[in-house]
Amino acid sequence: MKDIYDMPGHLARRFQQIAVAVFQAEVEQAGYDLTSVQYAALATVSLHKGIDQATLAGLIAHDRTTIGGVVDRLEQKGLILRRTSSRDRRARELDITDTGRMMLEKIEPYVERAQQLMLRGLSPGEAEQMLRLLRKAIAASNDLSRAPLKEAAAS
Amino acid sequence: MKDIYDMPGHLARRFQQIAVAVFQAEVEQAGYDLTSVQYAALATVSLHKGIDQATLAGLIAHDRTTIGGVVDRLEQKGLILRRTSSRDRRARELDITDTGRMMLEKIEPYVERAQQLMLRGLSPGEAEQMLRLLRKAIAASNDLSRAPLKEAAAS
DNA sequence: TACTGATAGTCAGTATGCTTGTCAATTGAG
DNA sequence: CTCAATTGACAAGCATACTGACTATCAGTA
Repeated sequence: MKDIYDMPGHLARRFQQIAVAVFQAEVEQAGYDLTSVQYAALATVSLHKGIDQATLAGLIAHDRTTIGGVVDRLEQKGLILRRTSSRDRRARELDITDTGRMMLEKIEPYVERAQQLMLRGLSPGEAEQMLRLLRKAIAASNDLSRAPLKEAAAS
Repeated sequence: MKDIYDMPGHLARRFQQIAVAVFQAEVEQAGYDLTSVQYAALATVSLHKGIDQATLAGLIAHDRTTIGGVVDRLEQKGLILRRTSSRDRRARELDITDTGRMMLEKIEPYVERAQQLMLRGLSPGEAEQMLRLLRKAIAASNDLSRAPLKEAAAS
């Protein structure tokens, strides 16, 4: 019986668990209430005006259904606007509000700090190395995920 | 604004997402229905006879409450037994059943394959390197997690 | 133009993963 | 020994993450 602690799957879960906790703690310390998923969604919406939910989901490699809920909460907090697209009435166009933009700016340094904190056990060289390998592993197995990353079509 | 795709937190989530999907697919292909968390719990129970839930949670670095639900499902599937401890009537002693042990054995090669599959983009040397760095990063930030790993007391 | 297939979003359902709060049992300080 | 603090488990609640099914809409075609 192989040891659980040596399995990549277990290490992946542990590292992600730490990443989420660190993110949450930093953002909370900044006096805000935003999860890492909500942050990723908000930041992506701010870079793509009028993006629809399905495209957003693809860009941050999330399930359509999950994003529905995330967008609900962001809308409820007044951080984004959601309206039916005029070109495609099935789709919802998303846009960041001024409140959302302001929050993104204020929160940014804390997000930065969280990213460094979760790598505090590694030297800069090691951190760089690990991120490179993670990116490589992810790219090679992107299609194995249930919600693979989908590059945005040239708009 | 820093790119989301370069953030360790984002990479951590993506890799974990892939790991879970690969695990699920392999186990399903084996004709079983067991999540990665359930597997970790079951394997750990099989190695620690009569372990209580809190210790189990600590060993696989999970929240106590989460493990309660996981144990519920394992019990419902007939894979483990749960009974009140005679030494500490607050605690529940867990033990694997014959069905559970058999399932663990049958499932093992598929779990192995899943672990390799999620690293398919890396050379053996790179994989080794990434796992080493992950372990190092996790060890250094274990206490930042909400559910840190707790070594079992010498029993 | 009517039909077909694909797509956007939602709903219902399952399983984590965490928080807070509660209860009962245990333990340790005095 | 007694009382307070701690601990194991559970309940309720929120936020991911996914599956499968369903509706509305759209786009291409016969």
